This record gives sequence, structure tokens and C-alpha cells, in this order.
Amino acid sequence: MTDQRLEDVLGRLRDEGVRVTLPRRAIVSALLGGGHGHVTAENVTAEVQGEHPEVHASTVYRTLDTLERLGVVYHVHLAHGAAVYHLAEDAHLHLVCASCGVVIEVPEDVFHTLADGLHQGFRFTPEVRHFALSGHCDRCLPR
Amino acid sequence: MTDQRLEDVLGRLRDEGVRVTLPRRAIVSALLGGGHGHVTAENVTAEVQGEHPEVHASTVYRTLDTLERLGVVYHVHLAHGAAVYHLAEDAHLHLVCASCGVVIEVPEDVFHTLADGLHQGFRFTPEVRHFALSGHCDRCLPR
DNA sequence: ATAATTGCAAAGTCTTTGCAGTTTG
DNA sequence: CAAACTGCAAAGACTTTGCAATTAT
Repeated sequence: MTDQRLEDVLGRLRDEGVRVTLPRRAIVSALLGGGHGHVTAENVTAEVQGEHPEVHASTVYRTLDTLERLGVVYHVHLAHGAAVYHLAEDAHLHLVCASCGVVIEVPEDVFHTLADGLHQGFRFTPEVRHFALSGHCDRCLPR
Repeated sequence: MTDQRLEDVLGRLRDEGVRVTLPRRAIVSALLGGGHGHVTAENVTAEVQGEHPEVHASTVYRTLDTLERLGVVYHVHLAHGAAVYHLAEDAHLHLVCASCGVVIEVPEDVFHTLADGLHQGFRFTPEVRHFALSGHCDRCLPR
């Protein structure tokens, strides 16, 4: 019943000299448990506070930063609102419809051609993970 | 000496039933005058207030919205900070280095292949103008 | 005249920060 | 025990909004 993935992550924290505290344990649990990606810091806070109401939002932000530094999670800006967090192992790219907000997840390799072109033409290496690509899904296509 | 482009824009406002006021005149002037793109609402406000200190930032935001609705300007989110505004006629895409912040402007057609691929594969039409593409320029490339 | 627009102040959203007290290793 | 971490409250950056007074048409 002890979640192995939880222990793995906590082990990684300890290996890095990062202390394992009750808030961190709860936050990592929430991330692993919620599972299905796209959680905001606020979502995580709410979930954690269900069990541990004393854990403050600022701690959640700080912990998410720490986890990102360690490569456990990363965050994406989907649109104008709050950033969403993912487990790093679930890495993928995001297409967001500017009208209806639907999020389409796509594998990274879809961008290879573009990345090659940008690198050759402009000496620029895109990092398409960190910001979603805005646009329109077919049903919201203007006109 | 009367700026023809200014009068053109103001004419467009009137045609749309939008009133031409002193703040709007000053804001459009600032956009046309500053010229070289990438201005934030705050930049515009500062410039306008040089001549007309009574014009309030909220008016600038409202006017920029109006101008965007009319297709005179559009705004882009370069990174985490404030949005930047462009004259619509200067439309182009933006690559932003996450390390040094340099902004590289590229023609839209660089994205055609990607756009076709996304449309065929995911029924999604990217609108690459509204958010910059984050990444790293060669001199900031990690590792 | 009258509907649009403005200035102002206040609020709103998301996130960060300073600090004193608490906890981990 | 020392260094790391936390809760709290406050601030910070950017933008939006409600409203009464003003202004363009």
C-alpha cells in the first residue's frame, strides 16, 4: 500500500539534500495521486489542504519550484491563467483552443521539423514545452 | 506634418462608430511614433503621459483593447511579463530566449509546415502570433 | 441630448518574498 | 544544533472593473 513512486520521489529529495517534510510529502502525494496532469498550484493546494489545512499556498509554490528544479515536475503556461504542473515523466506538448479552452496533448516529435528549421534559419532552439501553442480546434475555427 | 497614418486610423475609428477622443488620439500617436514595435501598455502610458499627464493607465488598456478589436494592433505574450503591442501591419512571429530575453522576429511562413501537420494530425489550427515561442538562442544554449 | 468615454480608486489574479518561529537531518 | 523549511501577512506585477463626471457626435 505504500506508494513506491512516492518513496522514489522522496528518496530523490533526500539525495539532493532537500528535506522531507509533511507538506512536501502531501504535495508529492497529491501530484502522484491526482495523476491526470494539468493541475494548477491552486488545485494542489486545495487537495493538500483537504488533509492538512495548515499547509499554506506559499509552501505549495515553493515546493513546486523545488520539485521543478529537481526535475520531478515541470510547468506549462496554457493560456492567460495559472500555470499547470505535470509530472516530468508525462512530458508532452500542449495545444490550447483560444475559444473553448480544450487542451490537446501531442508528442514532442511533431515539432522536430519546425525545430530544425528554426535552428538552421535563426540559430534558435525552441523549447515548446514551457508554453502551450495557442490556436483553434476545428469546431471553434473562426469563419 | 499631419501624420497621414494617424488620420487613417482615426478615420477607421469613426467609421466603426468609435469616438475620437484626446486620449485615443495620443495613444494612437504614441503607437505610430514609437514605431519600432514591442511596446507594453506601460510604455504607451508613459509616452502618452509625457504630453498628457491626466490620461490614466486604465484608459490606455481600454483603448488598446478597442484598437485590437478593430484590427489596428495586436498583442503578444513574449514571456512571463507584460504583453507587448504591435501595429497589425507589422505582424510577425516571436522567438524569445528564455535566458537572455532576446526577441527574434520571424516571418509567419516558417510555421506553415507545422501548421499543416497539426491541422492534419490534430484538427488544430495554431495561431502562433499570440504567444511567443520560448527557447534558447545559440549563445544561451544549455550545456 | 444621449450614449460613449474617461479618471479614479479599488479589486482581482497569480505568484513571490521577508521574517520569526519550527522542524529536519 | 545548524541549516532548511514553514506559516503568515504583505507586497508585487499586470490588468480589469464599477461608477460618477465628462465629452463627442
